[in-house]
Amino acid sequence: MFVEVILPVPLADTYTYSIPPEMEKQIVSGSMVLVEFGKNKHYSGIVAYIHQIEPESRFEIKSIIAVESNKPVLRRPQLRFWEWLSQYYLCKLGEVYKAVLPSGFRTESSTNYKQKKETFVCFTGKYNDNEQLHEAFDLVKRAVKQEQLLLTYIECSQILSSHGVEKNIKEVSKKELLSKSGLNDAILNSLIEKGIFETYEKEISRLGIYAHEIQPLNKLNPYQQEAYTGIVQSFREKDVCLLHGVTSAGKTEIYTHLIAETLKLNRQVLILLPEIALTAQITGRLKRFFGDKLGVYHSKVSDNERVEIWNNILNDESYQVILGVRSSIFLPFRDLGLIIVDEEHEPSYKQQDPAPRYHARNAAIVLATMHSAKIVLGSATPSIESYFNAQTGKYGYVELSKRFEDTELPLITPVNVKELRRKKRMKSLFSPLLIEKMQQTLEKGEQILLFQNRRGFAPMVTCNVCDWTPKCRFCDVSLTYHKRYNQLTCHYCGSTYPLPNQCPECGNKDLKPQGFGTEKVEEEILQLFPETKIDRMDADTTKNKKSFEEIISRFERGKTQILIGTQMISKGLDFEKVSLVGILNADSLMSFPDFRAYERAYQLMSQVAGRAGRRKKQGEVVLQTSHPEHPLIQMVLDHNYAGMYQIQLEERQLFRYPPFYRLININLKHKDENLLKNMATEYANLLRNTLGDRVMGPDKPPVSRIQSLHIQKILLKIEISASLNTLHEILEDTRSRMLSNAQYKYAIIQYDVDPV
DNA sequence: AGCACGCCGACT
DNA sequence: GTCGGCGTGCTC
Repeated sequence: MFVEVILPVPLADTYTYSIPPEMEKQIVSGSMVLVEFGKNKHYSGIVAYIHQIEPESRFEIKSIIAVESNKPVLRRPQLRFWEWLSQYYLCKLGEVYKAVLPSGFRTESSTNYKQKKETFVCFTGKYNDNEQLHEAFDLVKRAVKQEQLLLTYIECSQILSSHGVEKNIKEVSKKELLSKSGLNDAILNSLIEKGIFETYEKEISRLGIYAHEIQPLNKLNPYQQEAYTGIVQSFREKDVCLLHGVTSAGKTEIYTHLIAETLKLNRQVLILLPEIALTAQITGRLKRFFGDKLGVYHSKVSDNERVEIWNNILNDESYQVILGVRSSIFLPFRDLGLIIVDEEHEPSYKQQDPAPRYHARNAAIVLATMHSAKIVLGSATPSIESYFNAQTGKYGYVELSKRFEDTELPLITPVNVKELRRKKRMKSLFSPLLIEKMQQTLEKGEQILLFQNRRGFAPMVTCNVCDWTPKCRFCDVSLTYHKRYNQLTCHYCGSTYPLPNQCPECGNKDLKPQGFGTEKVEEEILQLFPETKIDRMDADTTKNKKSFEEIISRFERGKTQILIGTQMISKGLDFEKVSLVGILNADSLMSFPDFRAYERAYQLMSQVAGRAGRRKKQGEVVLQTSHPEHPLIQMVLDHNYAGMYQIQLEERQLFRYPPFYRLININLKHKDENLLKNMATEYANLLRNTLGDRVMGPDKPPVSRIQSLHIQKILLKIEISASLNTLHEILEDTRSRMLSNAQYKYAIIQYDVDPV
């Protein structure tokens, strides 16, 4: 008997091992097995399938060392999902395996996962009835604190109200007992020495339990009700439904009703959110309705907790609803009935590095099909792709155009900063109108959000004599200046450099920061409004786990009046008292060299603007730009999504982009720039032999060197109707032909299917 | 991708 | 003398 095993190694999809006869009965598809790979290397692998075909390979077939879990750690449909994922996104099963399983499962002999233990306190056998209890009190008569501790224990354990029936006694943890009594270890220890108490250890779950009462669902308002009915109706014919709902229209309410209906059928629900939107706010709201049925899965969940969540679902314990980020599509669901992808337009649903470079929204649609589940895509600013699918009837479409409590959409006022600068009326980053509005807002005791899509103090430093700018030693990018640490940082690889005190090229001592980031905004606000409490939220201030929640919480409680942030503040946060939003530099959003730049810019600006004005009050937005006449700006002002879509769609068709064509990027990396360039040209030509003008490039990407590796890009534009199998054969054939050239054997070749 | 093996430079 | 730098090769 042989077995195909998935290992966390990106060479082949599976590796063949033989099964020792004594293990034959224990091994099934999905089992975890320990194997040796190479000399001295041991891996936990997953059994894909068992067969009897003696492989004719150049490798010596080794045998399985041990079965680590005879109960499968995956369900069968999951393996099918992995296979689809690795085929569609052109990666190896081992890469999926690495991305999917919490590493607690993966390390040798599963020893990495540690069950959490807690110490509990109880009476020794002697003190089980009332009479003996009196004896215990006698023993502590002269020790006030010991007596107190005893009383606290009796209270916590509810031993008296349980009429001495042992199984009704509540277990009391040492932690609970000491904190409730306000006493310390020493006192407990004396009671243990007197033989009254004893302690024992117990394995406990890391997954907290929900201690509050479950609330009934909120009633839907008429618009929400209409949208809800619309979704249910569209599900009769179609599996996917796009819910296009303006910001703060109460999409979450609609979701909760759909979830509840699915749970009634004993089917599971997956709610996907972009990482940053997964705040305590949303978690808390859903916990209120679903309590212990709700599990939460995001990047800040520890690895041990991941294992527990995984097992909880695998063993059909409590979780029926999972609220999670993109990787939660891989959890071992038994029977999904509904998947909700909220903020479906968010680019963070696409995994960039490492492989598998999958798109969680698109993969979720495939997953839903495998489970015969329905799927809702929700957004105030849908992706062009999803809106197209809705327009062409592939997806159902439901619009929710009224905001909660009929609040009007925010009033957006454009400010021409180019003209103001010419007239010398700009106070550095702020237009007079923005300053005036900010003043008024603060006087009314309301809050302000300022949006600047760049962190740091200045994007770069330039010598004003010779134009020299500092660059990263490993990556081909200008460094960003951070004033707080007085240093330069590379935002690609994270390396830092001291700020040179003179220009290394010409010796000039005047190195000027150019442009501006969030840190600069913060500094200027402090000067303009010295009395005001402000906070800044970007990748720099939210590095440690807690700070993100803390900044949000301070702002929610009104401890801060102004919050400055990057796009982090645009997603899924509801703040009651924000009445003014400032977009400091709209132009920087529109100037990305990317076919999605305008779509993104529209989405970002609408989303940030949507943070202004809640609860019956129209909010205000000041939009600073050098091109107020630009059609895209006009569409943002008019909340004209459909107009933006129409123009973008025409461009996409004209220039062969999605949704009309499927894009695949082939990234080539090598240390030697010239060799790489030759290779890329050869590679593209070879592809052109079969794929013709579907092959674009090779090109040097905007950032053409990362961590000492040069990069060249080949872009493929493939008709949506083309056969993927044929394409993949062509790609793999070309790849192996290129790699067989000894010159190129150290090149890295990566595929990125449907890049964002 | 990892990891071991092997061949050269700067140190206790 | 040897510690450790990273180029090269191998993995069912």
